[in-house]
Amino acid sequence: MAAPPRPAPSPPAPRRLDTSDVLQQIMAITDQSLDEAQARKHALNCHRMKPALFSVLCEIKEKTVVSIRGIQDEDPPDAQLLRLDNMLLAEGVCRPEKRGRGGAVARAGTATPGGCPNDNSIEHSDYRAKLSQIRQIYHSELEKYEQACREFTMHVTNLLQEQSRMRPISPKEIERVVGAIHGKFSAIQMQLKQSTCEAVMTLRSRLLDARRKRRNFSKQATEVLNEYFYSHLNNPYPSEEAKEELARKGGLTVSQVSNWFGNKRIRYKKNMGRFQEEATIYTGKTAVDTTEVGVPGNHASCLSTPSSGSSGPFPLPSAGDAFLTLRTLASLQPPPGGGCLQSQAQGSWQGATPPPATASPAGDPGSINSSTSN
DNA sequence: AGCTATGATTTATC
DNA sequence: GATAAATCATAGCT
Repeated sequence: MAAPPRPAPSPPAPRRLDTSDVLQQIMAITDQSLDEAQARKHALNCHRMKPALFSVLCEIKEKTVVSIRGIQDEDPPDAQLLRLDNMLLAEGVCRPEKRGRGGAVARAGTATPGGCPNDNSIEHSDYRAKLSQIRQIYHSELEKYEQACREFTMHVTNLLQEQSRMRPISPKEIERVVGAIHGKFSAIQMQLKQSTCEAVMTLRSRLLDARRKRRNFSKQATEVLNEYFYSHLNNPYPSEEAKEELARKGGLTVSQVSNWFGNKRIRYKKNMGRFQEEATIYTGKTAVDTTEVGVPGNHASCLSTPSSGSSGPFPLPSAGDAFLTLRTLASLQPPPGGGCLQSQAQGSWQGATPPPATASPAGDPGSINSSTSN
């Protein structure tokens, strides 16, 4: 009750009434057809009082703008965004050239080009595949956001320009609004970047967990390695080049080759008996095809020869214990017929004295005449 | 499930 | 930094 019907025009109407009135009008407006609105706009535009009104608005605006300006001038450097950018760059998720804005790129100089972190252990094809999947999603999402941002900006700009015919809107203001829009969109982008980073981190940690997962080498790889090992039994320390060659042939990494030789030496030494059969196989093989993976200067040396067994610098083929005897003998006295320095050589590596590292086996004492072997 | 073989990692040594 | 030796962790076989 209460609400008396609106009285005459002039006297100030009660506030409550005013609001509901305005609401009513708004509702009415929403009901209006577009054409109608357009027509009204046009009418307003052509109103004779318009220019005068406009200039008043401009004046008012002039004053308010000053007060607004003070507030809006800060420019957050946004360290976090920078961090994310750098990380994505380092992980190879974003390519340097692609960065449009933000100087993030500049200091990412150290990032590995492929994005793949250092070691060969990590360059897993699986990892790469998943990473590129992430990259793809990231870029397509980013592109989508950018597109949306462009569209929205354009829309708002048009709108403001359109409105500027009715009310004073300075280019500066438009610029500010556009800036605000970009700000919002970059917040969204930041989220995207963040989740991308998380995805990469998860991927990496999974990969590291899987590091210990062992997969047996392929038959071919094992063969290549064994061939070398048994054909250099007197000095099974491949040089760096030889390791690389072996790695290439076996489809392994150099560190895998190193691991393999480390394991092989120690296990062979610990239990030669167990390797007899294997030794026979490979020495027999290598005796025939002296293919040699080895270093240039390196001769398959003694190894190839012993096939026959006996001379065997080592435990080679047959007799397991015979080997021991041989070895003992060798250490006690110079071998007859100069045949076997080799044994000595072996003794040395088996005796746990690491050879002077890379020194190519070429120098192996055994080789001297070994070849003579028989 | 238990066992062995084997690739990878860690630690100590030179 | 390369290696020996010990150890870990899993593949693959029974």
